[in-house]
Formats: sequence, C-alpha cells, structure tokens
Amino acid sequence: MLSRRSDTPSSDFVGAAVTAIAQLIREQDLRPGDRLPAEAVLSKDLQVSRTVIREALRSLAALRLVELGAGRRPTVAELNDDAFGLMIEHGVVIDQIDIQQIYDARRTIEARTSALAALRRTEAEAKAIIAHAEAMAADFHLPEKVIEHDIAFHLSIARASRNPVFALILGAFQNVTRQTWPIGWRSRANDGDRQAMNALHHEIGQAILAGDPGAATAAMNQHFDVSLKALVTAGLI
Amino acid sequence: MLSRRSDTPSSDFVGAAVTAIAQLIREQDLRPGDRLPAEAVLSKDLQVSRTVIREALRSLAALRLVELGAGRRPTVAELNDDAFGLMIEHGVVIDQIDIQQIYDARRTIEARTSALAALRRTEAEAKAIIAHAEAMAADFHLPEKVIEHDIAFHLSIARASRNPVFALILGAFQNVTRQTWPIGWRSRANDGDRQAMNALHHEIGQAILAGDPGAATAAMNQHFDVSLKALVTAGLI
DNA sequence: CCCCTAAACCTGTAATATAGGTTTTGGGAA
DNA sequence: TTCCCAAAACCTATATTACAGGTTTAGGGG
Repeated sequence: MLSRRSDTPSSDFVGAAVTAIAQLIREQDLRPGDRLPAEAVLSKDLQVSRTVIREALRSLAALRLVELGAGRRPTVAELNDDAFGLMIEHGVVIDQIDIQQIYDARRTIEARTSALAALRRTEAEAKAIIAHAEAMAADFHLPEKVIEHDIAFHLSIARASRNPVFALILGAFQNVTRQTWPIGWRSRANDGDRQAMNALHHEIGQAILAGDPGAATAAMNQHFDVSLKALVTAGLI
Repeated sequence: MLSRRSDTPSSDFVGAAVTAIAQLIREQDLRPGDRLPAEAVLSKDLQVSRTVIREALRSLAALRLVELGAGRRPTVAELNDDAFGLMIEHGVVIDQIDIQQIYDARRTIEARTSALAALRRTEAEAKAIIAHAEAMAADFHLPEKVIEHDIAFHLSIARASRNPVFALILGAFQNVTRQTWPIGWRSRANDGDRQAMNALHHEIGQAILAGDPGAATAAMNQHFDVSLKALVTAGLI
C-alpha cells in the first residue's frame, strides 16, 4: 500500500515510456482533448519500438490519463471513476477490502459531501437531489428503479459538493454498492422500514435545499446507521 | 466522473480482453500471487492475437490487478496506491483537482483514520506513530527529514485505522502532498510556528496511544486548521 | 529425498503488414 | 471571399513472425 513508484525504471522500456509520456503531458501543460504526438513520433523520440509505445499508451489509457481511438492521435483525458472503480472491485474480489470498510469510507466521505452540498449546491442541484429522493418514494415497490435513484441521489450530492475528489471516490464505489444493495433491500422486511429510509432521504434533501450543513450531515449519518444495520441484519457484515 | 464502464465493448478487442481477464480472476477466485494463463493460451482462448492480450494485460497491470514480469506468467496482484496516485496527480496537472480539494479530502478522511487508529492501533503501531512525531521535532531544522517523517506519520495512522481504503486514498495523495509540503514549510516563518505544529503531532500521537478517538480527531482537525492556514498564507489556496 | 541442470516454457521487444478510421488539404461552387 | 466536399495524407488497431533472455519444470544423479 505504501510503495513509492520507481521513476524511470531503467530496464523496463514500457515503464520508462509511461513516465516519459506522463512527463510530456505535464511539461507541455496539455489540457484534456489536446493531442499527443503520434505513436510513430513517440517511438522515434523515445527510441523504442512502436510496440513499447503502444503498451505504454494502453497503460495510461487504463488510468484515464489519455484516451485512444482508431485513426486518431492519443489525446489527454479527464479523470473518471471507472479506473478507480475497477481497482476497488478487485480489492473486494481478492478480499483485500471488505464491504464494511467501503461502507465506513462512504459514511466518512458522505458526511462531508452532504455538508458541502448544503453550502454550495445550486438551486437546480438541490431540486435534482430531491427529485431522486421523491422518485425513490414513488417507485418504492420497484427495487430496480429504487436502486438507480438511490445511487443517483448520493452521487448528485457528491457532485454538488464541488469536490471532484469526493465524486471520484464515491463514484468508484458504485459497482460494489450496486452488488450489495439488493441484500440490504431484502433485509428491510416490511414496507415500513423502506418508507423510513425514504424519509431519511427526504430529510437529507431538505437540509441541502435549506442550506443547513449540520442537518444534512446529521441526516446522512442517520441514514448510514440504518443502512449499516440492514447489512448487519443480512449477515453481510 | 459518472460514466459507467461499458462492459464488453464489442468492437474493442483490448477492452473485451480486459473484461474477460478480470472476469477470469473473479470467477476462478484467484488470489494475489496466483498465475493467470500464459499469453499464448489467453490468445487462443479469447480468439485474439497476442498483441491484444498483451495490451489488455498492460492495462490491468497499470491498475495493479495483475503483475507482469519477463519469463513469468502474469500473476494476480494486490492493490497499491501507485496507480491511484498517478490518477490524482494527473487530475491536478490538468486542473481538474486543486490543492484545496485534496486537503479537504485529507482532512475529512484523516479525522476518521485518527479516530479509528485510537481504537484499533496495536502497541507497536502507537509507538511507531509517536516515534515519527518525535523524529520530526528532533530534526526540525532539516526539512528534507521532516517531510519524510510527516508523511510517514500520517500514513502510519492510516494503516493503523485498519481500513485499506483509507490507506489507499491517503497514499495516493502522497505525491501531491510531497510537492506542496515545502511551500507550507517555508510559510511557517519562525521556529515557533514549526514547533507548534510538532506539538500538535505529539498530541495526536498521545491521543492514539491513549485510545481516545475524540481527542485524536480533535487534534487532527486542529492540525489541518493550522496547515491549511499556512497554505493560505503562502497564497497556494 | 534433495539438489542440480537441461529442457520446456514464457515474456519483452522489434519489425512488418494491412484494414479501416480521422484529419488535412486543395479545389470548386456559391 | 467563404463554404463545402472529396481525395490524399495521416494514423491507429490488430495480426504475425522472430528472437533474446528470464523462469519454471522435469528428470537424473547423488
């Protein structure tokens, strides 16, 4: 978990190319969408075969530093949560991370995103957040719809927090959340429990609309208390 | 930030191979260190050229789902923070993330890791954490030593929290922290300010040793208040 | 049963070829 | 002049072959 990456591994052509290309982006101050030199050019400049360049570009594309496409030069890309999501999923698959730990991370971060959202959300964002909460209540007998609104609800808050780091991290948890969500849902045996959860979503949304960070965080924490209890009941944690 | 990855992109051979290999790891329940099929075998199984398989493996290696080495079959790898660190660094380079946002994420998470560390640390971990705080005080006229102890101090706490998600995220911030750290250091004009920071580190360490999560979090928050102020003074935020 | 070595296996890099996708260029029409 | 279009130039995705090393395995000798 703690190893520093070895810059410019001398005998690793691909690693060296990755470093060189990342450096190129930094030093030339390239922006998302800007084009990198063609593979053939990089190959000549860095004195390695196109094979090496391609593998280096694929590495960078996997991390979403660059974007590749047939016929077009490699372009600088914007971060998104896919890559980090894959990593988290892998951590769960190999039991390096468990569900409880992800939940604790979510709780920690979402306590903050809800407060920031209350402070920073636009009117439109507040409306969208509340709309998801209401849609959840309206469709509460259709789990396949509820889950989508639930996830969208939390992610809207993350975005409204105006901190892309939070949005990135919480977005990466999405896939794992999606897999455990039905378990929590089923463990809420009766509609009363489910409606209680809707009430909490409503409360969070209202606090964000009202611009009350303390209330938003409090409601969010309460929400996680209840959700966590559901997962414990289900024996998942 | 929100796009879901499209599973099995039909016309993207490499993407399909990545998905297939990741699925292989999951379905065969492979553990870190376990070997994947040789490239030639994957090539035959998935009906694509070795070129495609290699690029797929490089993608997975970039995310640290697998590890590659000359002469040896690809092996399943453990997560580490290098890959995520590269992503974060890129986010900063392209101005998708700013330093203040990383600091807010750190503060949010470290408030929690310090509390968890107080609850879960072993005796040895508590000693190591305190040792870093003391080394910082002892070497406080040697910035190049102080920074290393500072970073190690925070990371030890993250590890002692027993949540690898936190350790992963905070580890990924390391490189960025390392780049901004000297700025904060210089803005602490006199030794008094610097010693004050040492006192806070000491306080955090003692709270963790004492097993007092509330005090640990409080001291950590105070620490971030001061650090943030230093960065503001320096005009970085 | 253990150790060592040769063979078998396997990856890293390079070079070449080609199908198709994208961008640029330059000319002709409006 | 400006706009549009088609041809040309450019470029990537994939496949194939080759070979230099590095690693693992199998088998024989002690």
